[in-house]
Amino acid sequence: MKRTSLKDIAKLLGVSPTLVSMVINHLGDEKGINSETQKKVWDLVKKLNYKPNYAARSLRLGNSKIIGLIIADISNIFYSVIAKSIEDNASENGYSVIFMSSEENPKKEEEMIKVLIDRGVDGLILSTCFSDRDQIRKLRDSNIPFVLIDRYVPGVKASYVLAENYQGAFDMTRHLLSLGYTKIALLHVTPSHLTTMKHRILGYQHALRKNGHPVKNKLIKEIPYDNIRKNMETALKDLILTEKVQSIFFLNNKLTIAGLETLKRLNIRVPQDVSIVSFDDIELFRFSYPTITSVSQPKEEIGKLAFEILLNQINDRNADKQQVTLPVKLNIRESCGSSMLNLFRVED
Amino acid sequence: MKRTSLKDIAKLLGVSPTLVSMVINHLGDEKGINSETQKKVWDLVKKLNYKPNYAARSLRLGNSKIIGLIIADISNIFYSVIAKSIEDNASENGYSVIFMSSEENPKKEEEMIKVLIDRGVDGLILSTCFSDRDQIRKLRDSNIPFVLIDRYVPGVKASYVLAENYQGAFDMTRHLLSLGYTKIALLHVTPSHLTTMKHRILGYQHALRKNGHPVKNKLIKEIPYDNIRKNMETALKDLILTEKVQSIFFLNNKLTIAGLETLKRLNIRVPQDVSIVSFDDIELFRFSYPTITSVSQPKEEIGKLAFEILLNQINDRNADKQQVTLPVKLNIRESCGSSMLNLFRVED
DNA sequence: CTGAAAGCGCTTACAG
DNA sequence: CTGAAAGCGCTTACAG
Repeated sequence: MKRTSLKDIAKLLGVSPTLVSMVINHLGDEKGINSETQKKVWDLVKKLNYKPNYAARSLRLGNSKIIGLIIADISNIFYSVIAKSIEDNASENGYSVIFMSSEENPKKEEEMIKVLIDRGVDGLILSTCFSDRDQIRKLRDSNIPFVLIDRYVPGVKASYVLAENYQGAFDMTRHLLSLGYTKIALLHVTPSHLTTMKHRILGYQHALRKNGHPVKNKLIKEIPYDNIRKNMETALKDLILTEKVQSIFFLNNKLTIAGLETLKRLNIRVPQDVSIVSFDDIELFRFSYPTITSVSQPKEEIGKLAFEILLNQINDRNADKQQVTLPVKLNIRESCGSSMLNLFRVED
Repeated sequence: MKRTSLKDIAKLLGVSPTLVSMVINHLGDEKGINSETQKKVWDLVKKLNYKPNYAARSLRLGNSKIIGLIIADISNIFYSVIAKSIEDNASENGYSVIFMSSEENPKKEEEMIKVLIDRGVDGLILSTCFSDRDQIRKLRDSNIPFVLIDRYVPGVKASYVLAENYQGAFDMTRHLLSLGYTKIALLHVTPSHLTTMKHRILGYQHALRKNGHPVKNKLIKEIPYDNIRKNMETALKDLILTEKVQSIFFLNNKLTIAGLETLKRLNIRVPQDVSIVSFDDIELFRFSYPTITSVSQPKEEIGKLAFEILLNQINDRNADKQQVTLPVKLNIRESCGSSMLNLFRVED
């Protein structure tokens, strides 16, 4: 059974496809089409449940009402919450979302951008892992509207929505210092050029220096994204057994989870033997033992704003690039050892 | 700058668009096209970075190489892991995935199906919340290939990929009985027609009966999906304080998390005051205090198989409907009180 | 071995 | 107030 087309409607009504098209696109009044005729068209459209063919419209108009979303991994709650928020907002505005997971692999990301552009998406939201300015410039020069989320590429003018990575890490480090810890280690993840990581590391370093503590590079460890588990044990043993650190600051939720797991396996108690804190708050941290002090990011807001900015750019190709940095929040829990009295309390 | 088209290539080479099209679609040899000519085409295609216009091809061919994915909520790890798996497999086969979150709302789901079909997706994977057979029949009659995941609609012949819900709940209940608990409550979520819930409830009931224990309806509570938190406290107070149950079986991960939160707030200790277990294992359950005994489902496998079956149906409209039920696994942890010695152990 | 022509289902500039 | 015609970029049946 063939889908009904514009032509079918026109033929049945004895009018031209032109007229039907105009009515359906709500140009009836503007084009001065008889309101009775308009009504007839609408009635038949409803009756036959006519829906315009997107492919045809897309071919003709040169847009697709689809946007592409490239993130590192949709199964990471950080991204899936953002994805949900983007999709909700996109839906409300008549857009659909194609998503892809780049696994922090620039080659993959490049390929995905190609596929999405070939598909004719109207815009792109991406949590890019590009380090090379040329890669993002190529994207910019392709003339497709796009908005970066979570990270950006320094030196390339582009719209983005980020969290206050520097401030969050600064505040968290200061909090640890205020608890009396001075030997504070930092674990971050590759690719090491990610601005999220860079800014969080800076926040940590500045908080130490501003409070009169030296930054020791030995206490800053880098863990490869695709091999977190294997490298965690070596890193933690070195930091805790050799360097005798008092605190460890994990720079994202994956690291923290792997860290928790490893610490348990090594029978190292948190916070008695070592206190830990995390960047990026997830539900698990409110239920784990101990609960994890962390910096939470406004994920829904990131998604919502990213879509709004993108939409704006789709509708106005000359719109100014917008850069937004959203505030983060410190959640003090048990893992930093601030107050053992709270051991069984849960915040609402 | 206009994208290069087939015609551009043809003109530059002094051949017809027909020829270029055939070469590009790898029909060169079949159509007996001079291999030198073929090479010339490919060279220019590479040089100009020509990519066929999806919209045009889609309009002409009547397919889109896009599939739709409708789940309850992409930000629930259960679905996001499945989504990741589907997208990975789809990508490998040249398909892209549009996702939408129905929030267990049949109206929304119906609307989303419409939008996706209007968009011309080639197939659909859905975790349907339809109770009405007519709704799913309408989908079937629309003639678009689709595969159900997680749940199905009884009485409608359709392809699906499920987990062994009955068996998982049966085994888990038997495990609780084997630990000496006999007053075992069950918490499930609306919509109550979901086959997942129904089968898990059945598994629980049969396990009780087979072991000589009565099924008490007072111990089976239903919590509305969109208002889990508010209803949890009433339900738990009733079960624990009034009914004095020894165990609670939560039928999905959302319920378990809300349950854990509420129990903490009420200062009810797990497993000392009440033991709990969950259907659907998530990472949080390995880190929570206590760790949560649960039934885990093969999420990646569900996604992978669902896509394979869908692809098969897209390629052969008359392919037989396939129904797959995948085995689940019991993860015994601390929350059921089986062995307090394991309190700080983590499985690998 | 290769090409001219039709057509997928729309929208829009133009004409009346 | 309404319609005929062109064209978006492909593919395919047909012709030679």
